[in-house]
Amino acid sequence: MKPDHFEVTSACSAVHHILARVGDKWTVLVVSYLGNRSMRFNELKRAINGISQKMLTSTLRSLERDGFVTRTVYPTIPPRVDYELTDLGRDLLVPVRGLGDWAIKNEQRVSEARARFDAAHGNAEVQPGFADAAE
Amino acid sequence: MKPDHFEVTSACSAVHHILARVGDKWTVLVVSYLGNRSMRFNELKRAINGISQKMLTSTLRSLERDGFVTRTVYPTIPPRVDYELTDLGRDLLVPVRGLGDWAIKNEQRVSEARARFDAAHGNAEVQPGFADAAE
DNA sequence: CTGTATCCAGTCAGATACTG
DNA sequence: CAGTATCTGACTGGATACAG
Repeated sequence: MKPDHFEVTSACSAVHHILARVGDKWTVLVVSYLGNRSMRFNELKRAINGISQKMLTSTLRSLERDGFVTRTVYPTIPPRVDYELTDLGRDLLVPVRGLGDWAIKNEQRVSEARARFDAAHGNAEVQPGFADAAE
Repeated sequence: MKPDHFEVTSACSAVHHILARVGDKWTVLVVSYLGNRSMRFNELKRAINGISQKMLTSTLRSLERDGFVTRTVYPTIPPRVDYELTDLGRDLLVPVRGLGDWAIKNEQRVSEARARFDAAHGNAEVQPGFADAAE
């Protein structure tokens, strides 16, 4: 993690850390799947069709380091590793889902705002993945 | 944002969009300052000591595009531009603060988990104070 | 199966210079 | 004052190869 160039309070950096983790490309997806039940590495990888091994590993490691998931290794042949949300991880899911619900409820308002902005600025270019709800 | 390799619902992409915006390095800081009152460009820049002009501009533009802030230009000499949160922006502040409160409340638990993880993995570059009492 | 190591292309953020 | 343009180093994420 990069050091901040400016003075930050510990509350501020705590907030920023959580926000950055949650805003991460794969974190929420991983945590959401794990919110239902514990899963194995490749099971997770197949579920999140599109994540690379590297990214899944590093996402899982970060989550483990911050105490959001546990990693349980069964030294069998072939090896088996289970990932599961901790209490802290399940706890985190609450405010994250709050934000998620907000996003779903306000999706329309945001895409309308974007359509308005783009029209006003003559930019007809559409960002993939989020412009389909515009109307 | 890149096109998704996997099937996504529009709800999923809406959530991801909001999460990515909020997880952005400067967004929350800017929105927080604007949560108190409207501010001018350089005022904001001085307040967030460390942000570059470029990043402030692009953060503000994204926020404006998504309908979270308004940009008001007074064609005076010297020019003056006020930024202010919209209703949508103030609305967004609610779940974001929920997550922020969570981060502050659970800061200790997260840093304890990190200390534990780093200790277990031989990375001794952690802050002294509350060492692991477990085991 | 579950990773680690390496390489590489694309993107991001900061510094700097310039404009209205 | 409030930006825009450009260059560049740093970081990110993906693909591939390899190891326990």
